[in-house]
Amino acid sequence: MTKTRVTVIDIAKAAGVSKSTVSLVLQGSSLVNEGTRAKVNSVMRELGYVYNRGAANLRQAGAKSRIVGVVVNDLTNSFFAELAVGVDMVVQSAGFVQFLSNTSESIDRQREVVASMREHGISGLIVSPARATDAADFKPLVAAGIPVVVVVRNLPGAKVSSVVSDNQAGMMSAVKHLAELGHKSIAFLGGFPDTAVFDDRLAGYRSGMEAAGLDYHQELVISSAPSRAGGVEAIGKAIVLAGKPTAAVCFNDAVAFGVCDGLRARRLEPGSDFAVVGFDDVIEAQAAVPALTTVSVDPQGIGRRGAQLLLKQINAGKAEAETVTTAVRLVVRESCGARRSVKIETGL
Amino acid sequence: MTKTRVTVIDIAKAAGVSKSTVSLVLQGSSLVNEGTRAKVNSVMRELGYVYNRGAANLRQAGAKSRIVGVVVNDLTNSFFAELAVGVDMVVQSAGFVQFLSNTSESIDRQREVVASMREHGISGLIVSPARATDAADFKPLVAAGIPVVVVVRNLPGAKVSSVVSDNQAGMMSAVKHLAELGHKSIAFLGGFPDTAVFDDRLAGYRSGMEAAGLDYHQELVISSAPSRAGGVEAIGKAIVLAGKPTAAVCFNDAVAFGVCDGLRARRLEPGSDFAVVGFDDVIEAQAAVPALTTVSVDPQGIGRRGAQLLLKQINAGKAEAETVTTAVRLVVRESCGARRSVKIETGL
DNA sequence: TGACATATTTGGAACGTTCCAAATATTTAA
DNA sequence: TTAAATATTTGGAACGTTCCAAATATGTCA
Repeated sequence: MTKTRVTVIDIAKAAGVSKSTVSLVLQGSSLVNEGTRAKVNSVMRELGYVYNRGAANLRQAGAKSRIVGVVVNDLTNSFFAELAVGVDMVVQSAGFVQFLSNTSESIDRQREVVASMREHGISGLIVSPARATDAADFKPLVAAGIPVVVVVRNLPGAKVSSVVSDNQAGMMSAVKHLAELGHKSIAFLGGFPDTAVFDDRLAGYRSGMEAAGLDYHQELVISSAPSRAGGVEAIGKAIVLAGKPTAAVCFNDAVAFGVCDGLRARRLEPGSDFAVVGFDDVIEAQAAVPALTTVSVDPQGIGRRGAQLLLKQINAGKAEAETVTTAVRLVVRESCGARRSVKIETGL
Repeated sequence: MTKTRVTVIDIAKAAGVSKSTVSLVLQGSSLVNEGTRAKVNSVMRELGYVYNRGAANLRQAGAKSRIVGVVVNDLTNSFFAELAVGVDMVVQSAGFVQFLSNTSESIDRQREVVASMREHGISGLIVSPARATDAADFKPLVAAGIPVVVVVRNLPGAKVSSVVSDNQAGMMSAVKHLAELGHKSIAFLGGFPDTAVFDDRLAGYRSGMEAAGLDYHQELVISSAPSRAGGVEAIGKAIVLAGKPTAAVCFNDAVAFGVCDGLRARRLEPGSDFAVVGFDDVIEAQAAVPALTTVSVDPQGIGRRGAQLLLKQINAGKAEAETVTTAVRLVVRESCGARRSVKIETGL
């Protein structure tokens, strides 16, 4: 129950050296004599010294706080939890600590959280922006020389680095797969058209159709909320179309699940009667019935990539905006009708 | 690209007042004249002032950093992500910010992370300890007057507050349910016996058996890793027992899934041929086939409760150790054989 | 041995805030 | 009009660190 903090001065006094020497030891400087270092270290342990980073940052003109801020839009979505874990991996091995916050898609909350992180002097920020985030929101940060890396959703117009998965290639491979299974009329279901991710995935769909020699029909693109409910809604509209789609690529897995629900409600069995492909490969995709064919993106990988990029910029002291796309791959399971046999995947 | 930071002094100069007045405004003091306040605030906005919490903490003898540290042992487990979200809810509405880190069950990592948080001057800590955490590890924190709340796994011997789910009652209700379905020989499968949670759940099993008028047999308790693989292993041992169990309560849902796998490998159908009950109610439990009967604990609730407790202690300035158990409830689905009809649960 | 180089240590002076005691304005009461 | 009360503002002096320039110790060479 020590009332007062133990400071470098206390250590210095106890070790019979000056505070400057203690500071040198703290920073692992090679200037200090080996014996002195040992002595100081042992005294520090003895007195239970705790480094005061606040004081240090104060002197060091900021920038060196060794905190990386991470802001995600939905922590309950395991996709983002994985992403945070990926960030943590590289960030921690570089001696930084992660400061994770969740915005729950609230722009106001995002503003608060970012402001708070700034007050605490983060060295850099990794953010998966909340929906409808204004690209200008991060201007002050970069103006202050704090590197920002946007992940998952890119922010067109913002002059910051970003790491996004290769949405276009992923959607192309999904369409290609369905075309190879013989489908001619393939719908694109779900998602809000005002997001960059939607644009990318839709573009992938178009190129995929083209590559497969299939016509692109505007009416086969049906947007909806990117949720299970949205999926139900979208398939409801799709099924009555003149174009008679027999398969659908979905904006994400949630939509795909909703599409499956909607099909069953109409006595159609996903997989055999209608092919469904999702996007993201959330954990539930594997366990679902039928197991969902989907485009697997590697959230941990995105996190790691983003963190590397950020650290590079922090170290360089210069934030050169850079864009990285990470590879994705199609995971074929049952919902596309390609195989129906394997019931239980071995649990690793 | 301002090179130098904007400080209170800059604001003071520009607003024609003293730095003390600016400080007063910053703290929302009622001493300052309304007109002056407005003036200062507008100048702050104008110059893009950013509060330097480090400097403030330095003066304020620590304690008031308004950061709450949250340490979890496995962020990829959605249980803990939910918990963190629960903490965030109450913590943020109290004007604190959350500082979340993940230990991945590594004790060393936990030590690092906690040390780092301490350096950054957290006001309090919420921790779900890594396996085999030494109760003494948090002694220095509480000695320094930093409130600590342990969640999910309690730490017997540590003089800190804790919030755990009612493991005992949960397991009792699971056993009771199985007994009511007519099972006489019920096994307890999975989990490492060296953890407090295991002890609690096992105790619940014993009381449940007793309450149902069934005998407790040591051999029906089979421990294993608390994972899917551990479940496979445990059911393998259970099935050949003299006691011929016809049902099992499992340490957690992961074990329960493994038990289902193991049963199927022996051409036994979980639910009809052998009843299985899990614990935790992870998201997959509902979507699994058969849907898992399990004891639902509310991770967000635990998070919220823990945060409330912590804030109370922070505000009181006094860390009275207190233990809270949160209620759990049995969710009956298919894997216990109680009902087999409903195939698709409506997706909310 | 002296003169120089090299290795180690060291007192201040910052950094940006809050707190305190005291100064100054303004209002109220007589 | 003045004294007393109240409302507002204000200069330092901290807080615990790092940095700098300079001091001291130690070693080397002739």
